Amino acid sequence: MAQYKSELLRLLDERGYIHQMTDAEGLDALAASQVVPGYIGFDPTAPSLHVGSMVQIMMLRRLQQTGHKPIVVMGGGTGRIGDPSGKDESRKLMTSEVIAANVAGIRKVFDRLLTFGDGPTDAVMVDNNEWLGELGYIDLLRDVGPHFTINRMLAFDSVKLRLDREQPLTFLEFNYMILQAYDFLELARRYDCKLQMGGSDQWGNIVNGMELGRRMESRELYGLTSPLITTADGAKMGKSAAGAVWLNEEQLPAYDFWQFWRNCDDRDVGRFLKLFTDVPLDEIARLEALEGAEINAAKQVLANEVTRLIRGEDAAKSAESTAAATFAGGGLGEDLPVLHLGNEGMRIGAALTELGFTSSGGEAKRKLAEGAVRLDGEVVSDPGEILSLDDGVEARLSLGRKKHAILKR
RNA sequence: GGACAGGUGGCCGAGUGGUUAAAGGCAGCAGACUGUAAAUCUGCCCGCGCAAGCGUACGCUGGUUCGAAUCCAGCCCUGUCCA
Repeated sequence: MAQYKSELLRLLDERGYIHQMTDAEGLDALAASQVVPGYIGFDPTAPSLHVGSMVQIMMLRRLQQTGHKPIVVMGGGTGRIGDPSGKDESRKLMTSEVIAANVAGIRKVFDRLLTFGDGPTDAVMVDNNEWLGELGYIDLLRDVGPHFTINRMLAFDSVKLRLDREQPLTFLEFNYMILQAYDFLELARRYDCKLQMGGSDQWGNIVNGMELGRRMESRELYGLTSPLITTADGAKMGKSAAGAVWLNEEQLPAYDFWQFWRNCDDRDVGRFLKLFTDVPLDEIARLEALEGAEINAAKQVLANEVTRLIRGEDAAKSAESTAAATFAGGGLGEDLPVLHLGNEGMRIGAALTELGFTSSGGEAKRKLAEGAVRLDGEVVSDPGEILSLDDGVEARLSLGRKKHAILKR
């Protein structure tokens, strides 16, 4: 492992953020001698980012922690086209209104993790629609672009010929790439941005941006990618029982967010502590050395610290005490979801589905038959059971060992 | 524009006229075992209904048939190759 001179690369290296760099020595020297403005782009495809983007977010935080300037680029312009490099089925085009709303939602998490302002190392957030929109090009792409596939375009003789001769393919065929490359150039112009970071899947795009900067304006730009973070059993990170693990409270309650981290695989604890918290490395070394049931203590630290960063101190405390009351005490924690049964009471299957524990009445019935449903700890298996409570009385409805809710009248 | 191949449940992928709500795998959920972990074993896995039962479903629209995911026609979409 290389010995870096700059605090930035040392930190990124020892905490596991580095996958590839374009010019490690050059970047190291630069970061050791001046404030480096660096950016990462985020596509506003949803009103919140999820844990899959957390490595990138934390990289920006590390950048600022080591005295550099983070630039958050919202892909308002590129988002109107959609990144074709993701394997996902081509995304539906979003309207400008939806994109604007998503940008506003995504912004919240950055306000917690970065310090914004006008100072030299203060973070800034920009929307690439600011410059891409003015190109007057996007509307054209949106109207015409969806009707052509790259695959087909590659099959055209004129294109194939150029590929075979190893001549560069530029412009119209690869619009997204071009616009993203243009981002880097524009940021270099506006903020003297020197560095683009991103996931390892963005390597190609990052290199394109560097090339563009060098060719058009002889700028020396750098790229750095993070490894794709998977869980120990090989799955892409970010899915939980309820689906994607969103960073915003509106998409996922803090208690569930906390539980996601609390339930991580033993083997992931140390890695996640390094990547997603500010816990000092020697403390992490101590925590990840714990074995057997003791490692649960480390998972609690992980859950607390990540939740504190992303959701705030109060949310973390509250989630922790709810978990303690629910699991250790077998009682009720205040963060558990609450379901009001109403005066008439509610059929148990309907209650389970209402809470989102089961996705349909049929599934609720199956779970009842399997003996997975408990009311105040007692197994309930009768699908005809009607839940009803008096005023001021609370009961606990559970599905399995992990899903619990408070019932009230 | 032409030739060929293909579009099946969250994903992959069988199935070429009836016993097919549709094999198998993955993912997911639950039970056992545990440490709110992993691994393993077991069960479940379209919707509505307390239930009897009903309703939807194999790209879309029509047709043939007692009966279609399976046959026919048109259309849409995807891929491969050719212009």
